[in-house]
Amino acid sequence: MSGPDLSDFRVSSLRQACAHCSLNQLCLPMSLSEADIEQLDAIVERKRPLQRGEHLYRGGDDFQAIYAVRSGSLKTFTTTESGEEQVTGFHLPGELVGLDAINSWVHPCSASALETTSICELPFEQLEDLASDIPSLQRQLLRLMSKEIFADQEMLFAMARRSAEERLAMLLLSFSERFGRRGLSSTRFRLPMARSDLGNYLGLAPETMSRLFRRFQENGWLQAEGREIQLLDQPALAELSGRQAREDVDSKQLSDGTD
Amino acid sequence: MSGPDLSDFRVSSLRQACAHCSLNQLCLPMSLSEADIEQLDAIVERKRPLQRGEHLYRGGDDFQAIYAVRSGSLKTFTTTESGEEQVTGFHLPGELVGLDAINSWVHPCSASALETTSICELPFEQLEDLASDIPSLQRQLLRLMSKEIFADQEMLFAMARRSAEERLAMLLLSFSERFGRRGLSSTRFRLPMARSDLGNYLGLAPETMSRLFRRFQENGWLQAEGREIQLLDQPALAELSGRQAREDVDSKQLSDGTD
DNA sequence: CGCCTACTTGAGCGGCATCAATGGGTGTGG
DNA sequence: CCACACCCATTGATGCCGCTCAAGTAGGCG
Repeated sequence: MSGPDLSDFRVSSLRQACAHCSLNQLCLPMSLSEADIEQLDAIVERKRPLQRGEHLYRGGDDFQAIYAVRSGSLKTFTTTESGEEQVTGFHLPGELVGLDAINSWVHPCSASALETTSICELPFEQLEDLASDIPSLQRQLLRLMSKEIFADQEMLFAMARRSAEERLAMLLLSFSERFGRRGLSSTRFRLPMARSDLGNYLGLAPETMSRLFRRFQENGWLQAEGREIQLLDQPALAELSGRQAREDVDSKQLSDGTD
Repeated sequence: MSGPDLSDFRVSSLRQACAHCSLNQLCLPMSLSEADIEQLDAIVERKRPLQRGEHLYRGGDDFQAIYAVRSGSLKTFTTTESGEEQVTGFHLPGELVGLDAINSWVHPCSASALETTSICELPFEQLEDLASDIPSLQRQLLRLMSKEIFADQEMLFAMARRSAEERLAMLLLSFSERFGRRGLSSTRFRLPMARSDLGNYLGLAPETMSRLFRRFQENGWLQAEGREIQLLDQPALAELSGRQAREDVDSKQLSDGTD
């Protein structure tokens, strides 16, 4: 690939059609027919990549569109009057952001790039119109929102009942799974965010994060060098996180269709 | 008096049309035309009321429909393998439940009645079809889901950063507002759930709830007799909760001593 | 009346925040 | 090239909030 040339983005978007996007089975086009994907393509705007720290939108901005991460990563966060920041989520390629703004037509939180990040913009009113025409798109949109509700509730549970160790284990496995689904290694990855962001998201102090990582390494569960993470004992982490480890925990096949 | 006759419910549903429901401006019909409301009515099934403790659905059940509370109240909760319960929400008249099941077509949590509770059932596939035909219904559905995402994120923030006192203040004000919107008193109401449910939802032990209520009363913020609550100082609660109280806040004549 | 569940109150402790200090990495300017 | 600033990560010391354990009280219902 040649260097980024801003004037080329509209042209190149012809090639970056959803149909050819490696993420289309993770993203909104999932389970759409080719013809439908073309229609979706027509409303997608592919924007100039964001640099690390740049904002996609800020809390209080008018809501115009929802966004899909194409490459890189985002964090979303709210800021209180007193200036404290609460990270509400990390968003990897194939994931949508901005869904929380549909209700009020104002973004209740900010989104900023954790690294150089490409974004697909989906103007919401056009997306609504299209969803009326394409039942499977409407369904997919509802599914993704439902998924987010479910994920938030799992997170709530974690914050209410889980220890710091358990929360970190959950988060690591979440990243592991999300990297894995994209075909990357699920045991070796580079976290795009600072320890303090991770801690903030989990409701923990950065110092606590540091101690947790040390303890996890002492226990032989992972190897960490800065943001470079290698998971060494996923079953141990899975047990900590309260989830079932794959088939290791079998013996009791509760309701066989787990996930 | 005519006792409850189950065979009557279909008949009586003719009179319980959304168009005449006092909640229709809080619920799914909000901003629908009369004709559209009629169409919605046609798919709504009004079921036999649930008794206290009865389940509307259980975690693991197949997802068929989403539900609106018509009267009474529900709690939704997850249960872990080890039997611990996590309350994920309380649902008052006009509010929807079951949205978290759309993604997987399985209810990830259970819903049970906190008191005698009437429910409107909205078969999801029919609702989807209808939403394709009625753009404002689609929009309303997306809005309600978006609202839930936002609410969950606020809750996450509370769990991550707020003290027990602040969380309780938030919850009390949330109930206050939700009662108020239905035309009931926003300062005097009866909580339909046990302290332990409240505490569970907030990530706090029942003992802590007890101590909090005592402290709130000592501070003159409220009067509580069991589940009967009277809010005496909403501005103080609002300040605690981190929200802006109306315009009283800057001239804070409210705090006279305790800190 | 006894049982059960919900709620209250007290005593003690532990997990995690906070405060403080240090070291490493990276960008910037002399 | 080094000096400096700044951010991020780490580590130790200390303290507090809210959990846990334990006991007692009150209300609902057979």
